[in-house]
Amino acid sequence: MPDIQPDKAAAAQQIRHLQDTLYVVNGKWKLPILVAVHQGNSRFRDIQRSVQGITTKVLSTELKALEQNKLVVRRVYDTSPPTVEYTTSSYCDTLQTMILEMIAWGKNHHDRIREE
Amino acid sequence: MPDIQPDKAAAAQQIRHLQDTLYVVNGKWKLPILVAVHQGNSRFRDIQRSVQGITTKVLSTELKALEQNKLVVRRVYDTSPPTVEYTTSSYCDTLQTMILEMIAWGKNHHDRIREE
DNA sequence: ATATCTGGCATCCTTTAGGTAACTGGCATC
DNA sequence: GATGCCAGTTACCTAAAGGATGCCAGATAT
Repeated sequence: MPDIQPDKAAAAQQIRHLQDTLYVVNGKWKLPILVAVHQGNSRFRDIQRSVQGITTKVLSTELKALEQNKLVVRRVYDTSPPTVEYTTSSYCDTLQTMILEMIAWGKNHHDRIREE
Repeated sequence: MPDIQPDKAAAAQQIRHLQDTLYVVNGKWKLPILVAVHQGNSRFRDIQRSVQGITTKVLSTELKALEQNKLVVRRVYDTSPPTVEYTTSSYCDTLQTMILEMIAWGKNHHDRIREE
């Protein structure tokens, strides 16, 4: 009779890993922003226009959080007025398949709801 | 000069699909609960024990939302006291690959953070 | 000259998510 | 006969997320 049940421990681990992911990409906006930037919208206002309904305040806050988590890179160019560019990091690419799955499921779900 | 730029429209669609998904599985708890139930925890208290830190109130609320979105099924058996069982629906299975990707990324991310 | 663009920041406010604690009512256990 | 288990509910409260509005300063476009 082992003290540790390996399957239970593994199950608990899975949930913890999932929660780690959710901790990084929580909220309504972070993933949509990531996608918008990845699509090539590098300027603050372009991102705002791509992510419908987001305010500058929220966008600003979220971009900072994403930068801290090394998912986006912010570059400021010494023009006048300064040009600011956001790009996704190479680390952000590791989220690709996950995000694509989320997009695919959303499409599927939307179609399913429409049928009812 | 076409009025509609198909790539732009497609890009906007992707973001909308992603937001549809987020709308269904928002918050800290829904996905962890789904995983716990999928792992075979069918009883209310078992689920609560599996999803560390969740309160009965939150679990109760989230289960109702998941039931409404047809991701979990709630069955009551006419015993005394009544037995209640939660299971994931077949529709919930369509989330599988997405969730597995999220778990995988969380594990990878966790390892990466630890290395720093 | 006036309007509009840029990348935000500051302030105020509302909404929602989530947490705390207490309680229920039958049944089984000590 | 007191305690504990089950599956929750209720009321109350806090913290965080998110939204509304106004503003800045330098530049470009009309």
